[in-house]
Amino acid sequence: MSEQTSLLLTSDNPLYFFEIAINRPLFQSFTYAFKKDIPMGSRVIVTVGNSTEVGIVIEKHLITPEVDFSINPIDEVIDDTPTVNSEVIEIAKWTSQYFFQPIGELLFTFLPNYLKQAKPLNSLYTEGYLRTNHPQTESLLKNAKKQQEAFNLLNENAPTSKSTLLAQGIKSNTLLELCKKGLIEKTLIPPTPSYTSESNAPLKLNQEQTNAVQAVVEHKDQFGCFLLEGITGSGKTEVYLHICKSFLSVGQQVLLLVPEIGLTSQLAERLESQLNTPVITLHSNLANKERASRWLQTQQSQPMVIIGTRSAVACPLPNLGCIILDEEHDSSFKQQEGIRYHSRSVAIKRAQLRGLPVVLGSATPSLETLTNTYQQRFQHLRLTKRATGARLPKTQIQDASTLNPDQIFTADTLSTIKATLASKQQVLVFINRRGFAPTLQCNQCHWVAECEQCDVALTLHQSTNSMDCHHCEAKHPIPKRCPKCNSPYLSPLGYGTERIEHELIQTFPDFPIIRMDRDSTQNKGSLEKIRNQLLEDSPCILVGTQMVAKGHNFPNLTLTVVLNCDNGLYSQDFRAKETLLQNLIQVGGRSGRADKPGQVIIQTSFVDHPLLKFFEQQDYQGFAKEELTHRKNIGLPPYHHQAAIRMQSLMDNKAFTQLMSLEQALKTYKTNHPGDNVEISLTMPAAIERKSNWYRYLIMLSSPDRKQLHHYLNVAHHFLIQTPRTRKLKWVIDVDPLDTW
DNA sequence: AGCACGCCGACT
DNA sequence: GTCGGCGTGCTC
Repeated sequence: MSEQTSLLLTSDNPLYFFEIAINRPLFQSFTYAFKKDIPMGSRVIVTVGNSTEVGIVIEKHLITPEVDFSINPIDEVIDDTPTVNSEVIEIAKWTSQYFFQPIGELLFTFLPNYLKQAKPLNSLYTEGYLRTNHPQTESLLKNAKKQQEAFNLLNENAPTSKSTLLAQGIKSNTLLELCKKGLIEKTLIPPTPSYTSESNAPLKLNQEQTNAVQAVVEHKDQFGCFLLEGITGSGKTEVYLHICKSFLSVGQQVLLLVPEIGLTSQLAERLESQLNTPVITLHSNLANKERASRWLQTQQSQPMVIIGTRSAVACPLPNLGCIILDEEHDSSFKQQEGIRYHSRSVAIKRAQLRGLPVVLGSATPSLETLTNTYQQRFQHLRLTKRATGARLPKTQIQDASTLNPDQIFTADTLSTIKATLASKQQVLVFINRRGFAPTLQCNQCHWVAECEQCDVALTLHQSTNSMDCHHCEAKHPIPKRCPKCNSPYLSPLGYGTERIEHELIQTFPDFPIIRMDRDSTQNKGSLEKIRNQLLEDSPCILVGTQMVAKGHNFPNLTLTVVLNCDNGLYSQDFRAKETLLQNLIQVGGRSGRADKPGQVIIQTSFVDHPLLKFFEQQDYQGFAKEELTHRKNIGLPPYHHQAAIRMQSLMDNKAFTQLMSLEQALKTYKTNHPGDNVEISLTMPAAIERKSNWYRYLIMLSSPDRKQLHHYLNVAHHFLIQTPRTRKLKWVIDVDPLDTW
């Protein structure tokens, strides 16, 4: 609609007017003028105040805008081709409005860092490429045999550099003529390397998998949401593969979104070797230029598969046919800091706007997604059979309430670990806490080492010999004596990965103990090293946090011991149980692949907790039904939609006072609209009230009616815009919040 | 977010 | 007298 030219004014000096989005926390775009038309999505340089900024054309004016300010000109158009297409702009606008995030900042989070700078795209490449850009040639090239030949050659190939064409006997003049006729053009986008693959053997699918693939493929060019629920080992990846294959075969592109795991390469290799198509992976480990260059390749319309994390949801892909979101329950699809948006919502919206199918895959779907299937908004595709033939893990709950403080494992657990190692198999000890011990306490006066800038205890780290705050960057030396009573008797309280590792070395000196957490995998390649060690299949014990559960696959790992999951059972966060069960099932799925049955032991002080019963029976659906009933009864998501208004200040009362007046304003508004069904909470402190010396508070809004909720958020937003963010006060609206802050 | 403007304290 | 502290407000 807005692709139309915005020719304005009269005669000799036509001017064109545009809305430009810039990378600043502003909720509007700015109006600028230019002497020539500029395509939507182009990068430009504009003067804002006293500085120049990179901006993106997000709208064209069809008539001269009537404004009460003078419109400045655009300084420069950076590239000769647009960076994003209209679809990306539309998605960015929707996301900006739905999540109450500034349009410019939001659009820029979708771009690779390299493109946020004012450097023109051609600085990425030393040489341009030529490609065809016109579908019909017959009439135009009837009498130009050489040109037709050159055109055909280019038409059959990806963008080709001039030197390659000259080497193939094409004359420079011929190309020049074709350019003049507008049949071919120069592009800065390099050709996607095409992979040759001999292993194109068709994959065998079982009936359930076939049905799933078919359901999605039948939805080609129509909007539809699918939940692909498949237990571990049921072959979700094979289904993805076949879906990709099908869309690729009709010349379309597939976007495959994955959580933030460093192991997308396995998936990419698998896709690459089985589909004869370029697979482009976009993740944060790539160097700036490399990432930008790969991202630019997604502007091409040839069939390809893009594997990417969160922000890849908005890469251009002119020929997109299907979106797949793997591990859809994973919270890393929601950006929790800075610009807050949820990739799943964006993916669904994009599919809706374009009319395509979107597939959400998980063994343990989020309760939001499950509810959508119950309410028939999503189609539920189930994979209930383990394609690999492996059995479900044996589960066992061990009572840890009778253990001494210095005992980690129950006698039963210990003997099971011993037996597993003796039969030359591997053991995983899962504890979701890094460091040596979560606290250091004085035996005499019970003083606890706390962070000076946050309301949390410091974690003791043995490897760095320091006490670290896990909420800010603070590191402190370990005191020799209690700073309060001068007692020399300070002891570590509780367990983290380091301490478990330490204890296991004493108990099992003959076996390698491998620790895998954020600290032990900081160096590049260390994760790969750990993986390779595990893949050697010799007996060992892996001690790890959350990160072991994600995407790793160790065939000889047959026993998993889960420690310290009790806080998930009785947490303030209403989603803690859901997340815990998802983690437990995912960790359990790590053990017992292939022909070896797996075993999972959970040590807990609450052996009768109902959640553990659901785990024992591997009954996620049963848990979901019960939990959903509970959530419905007390008005929690997914039945009520939530939004948090968060405010923080460096002075302890500023944010609180300001939020209180917003709370008042909202409640007054509600009193004047008695029919509204929106709940407004009191102004309350965040779960951790002080972090890095910022005092943090929030108001929670909730409503069964999303429209009404958004209406109230608009009211709140108007209020907030008038209270400017200063260096000492920050605020943000968090739609569909996932954390307690 | 940047950046300028503007209004109060300690200094060559 | 003025240099600079940061509180406030604006950016087409």
